[in-house]
Amino acid sequence: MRRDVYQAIADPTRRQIIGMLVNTPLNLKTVTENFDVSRPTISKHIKVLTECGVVVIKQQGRERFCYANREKLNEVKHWLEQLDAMWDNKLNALKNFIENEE
Amino acid sequence: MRRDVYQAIADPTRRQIIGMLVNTPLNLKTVTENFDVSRPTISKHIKVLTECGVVVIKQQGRERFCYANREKLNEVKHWLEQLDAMWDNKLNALKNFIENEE
DNA sequence: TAGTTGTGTAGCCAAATGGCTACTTATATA
DNA sequence: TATATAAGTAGCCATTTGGCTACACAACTA
Repeated sequence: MRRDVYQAIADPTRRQIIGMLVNTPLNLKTVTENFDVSRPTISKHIKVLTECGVVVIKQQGRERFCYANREKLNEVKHWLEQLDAMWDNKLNALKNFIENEE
Repeated sequence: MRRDVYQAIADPTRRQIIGMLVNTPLNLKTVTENFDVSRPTISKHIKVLTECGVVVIKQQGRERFCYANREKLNEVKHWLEQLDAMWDNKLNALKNFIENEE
């Protein structure tokens, strides 16, 4: 199955998890307490997030603390920036064309 | 079913379609020619993209031209920017804390 | 008018997704 | 040491997804 950042952030629960982890690292228990779904389900979501590197886990005793990984989300940011650049290029070309017409 | 920008860009084919349409509007036929999948499948992808507003369609005779909608993608951008802001706040708080310790 | 072309849609399929319960295991704690 | 807690995992389920073929139809074109 596909395991990339885009697919990871496609699910609203996972986006919320990421948002929580940006503020502070949390163990699975605490993450689960913030949602209405079962712990195994959150566990699965975390797995998706770790498998694509958006979340990193640090074991501490029996607890596993989840950290959000800023770098991985930049992949999405870069894609959006590339699109923006293409858009701007197109607009500039149009602008130049119009200016040369004058 | 969920129909939002995040879900729309989760599929690599759809991301490619968006990339193509940023350069120039295309009809379904032409979009299809750039991929190895059948036309109905591309048709479905376009449907997903239009249903969440990432792509807009203009009928011209029997052809339907697809335009990428920059605005809709900004939703993703804004989410990423919010995360970045949270991250930066956290780092600044840490920096201030350390400086006050000196 | 007849054929060609661009597109929608129905109906099918296999695989992925998101959810659950039940069970296991390892680590803390009383 | 016995109990409580944090977490993984197996196995099940319904729904969604991404793909296909086959058919229908409106709009160009010869």
